[in-house]
Amino acid sequence: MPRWEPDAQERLVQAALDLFVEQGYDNTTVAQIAERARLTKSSFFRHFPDKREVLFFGQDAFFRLPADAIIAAPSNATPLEAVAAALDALGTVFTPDRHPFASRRQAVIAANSELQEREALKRAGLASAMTEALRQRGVSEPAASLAAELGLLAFRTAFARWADPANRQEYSELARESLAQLQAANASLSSAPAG
Amino acid sequence: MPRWEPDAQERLVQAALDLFVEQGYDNTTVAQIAERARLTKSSFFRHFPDKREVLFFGQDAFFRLPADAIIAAPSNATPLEAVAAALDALGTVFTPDRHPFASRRQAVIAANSELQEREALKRAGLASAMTEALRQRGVSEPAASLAAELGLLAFRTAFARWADPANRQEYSELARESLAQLQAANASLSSAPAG
DNA sequence: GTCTATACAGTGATAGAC
DNA sequence: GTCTATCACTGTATAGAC
Repeated sequence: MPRWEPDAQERLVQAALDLFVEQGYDNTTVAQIAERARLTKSSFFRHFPDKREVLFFGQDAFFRLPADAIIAAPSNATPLEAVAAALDALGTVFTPDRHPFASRRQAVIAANSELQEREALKRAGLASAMTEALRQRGVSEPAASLAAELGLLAFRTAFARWADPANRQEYSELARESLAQLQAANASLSSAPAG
Repeated sequence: MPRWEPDAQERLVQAALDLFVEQGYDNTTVAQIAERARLTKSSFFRHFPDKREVLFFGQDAFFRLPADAIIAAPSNATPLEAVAAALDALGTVFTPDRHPFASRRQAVIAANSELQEREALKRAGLASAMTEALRQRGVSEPAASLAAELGLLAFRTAFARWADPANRQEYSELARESLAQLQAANASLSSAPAG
């Protein structure tokens, strides 16, 4: 018999999300989260550097997938094709079984600006990583940054649609759609407003 | 003779920036900032909602200029022409006399992730405002978001170059350059990597 | 209407014991 | 890995002074 219950991190994440949904992020203290996970405040901070980070558990890891996919793309792929591969790489993360968790999580983030700040920084990191990966393929600036930002915008759109509680479409499908729509829109940017 | 020294906010901003440069953001307490500005901690929080915000004083106000410029652009302007007007509108803010302040401020932000989070959120707000302004012109999604993100990327590039300590070029010139370079790069995104 | 004094809850750091 | 304990600091709230 183990000295402690296993999966302390997962318990903390679950307890935190439940409490944030029930009472709001601000009204929930770290002590409450720890208590519900049958731990103490100190243990919480051993697993997460701060209170916000409990909602971004594992994200740094899977936000490396897109950059890796860009580097792994065929050498004759265009920048946009590499970015398409990057978006596709996240399909392994946003699986249907993760949907309930993701949609509750997004609702909590949408209600709190501290959390939106953290999310904005994580996304900036994702864009940087994709830019750097494109640079490694020989794409020069500012094309690399532009392609990465375009990919990020497609990802944000696709993820927002996927995480919507009413959504039933798969992430990969939504990602392909978003990117295709952005490419089409890109052509119209130098035309008249109504066109 | 006034009962209190005038310009409490400006004194706090100056004191804060000086201390952040001298000792770092984390090592500086609100009490120290207030003391150097000949005020108290309470007064600091009367002027700024939190410690971070002292470095973003006035930004919400002048980040509304680009959106206003988009709305005010000639009705036959293309989305990209409206975005060009938006970038131009910030020329009234980034004047040469503000350069020393801006460059020290950027150095402080670059050294602290809390501050980068706040900056990322402010930029997201700028992008949202520009998107909304483009929508009002009749630009539909996702073209509006795309044009706004393109404008934001041009702005980030131009501002980073302008705020560089060694820079001597004017902001408006840098902004025009950045946007033109992005437009050129945009054409190459569907070509082979080396092209 | 701006400033000050004080008290307080909560975060996050740190050190030591099991 | 977890626990207790303590601590500096942020940020809020309140009440009063000029």
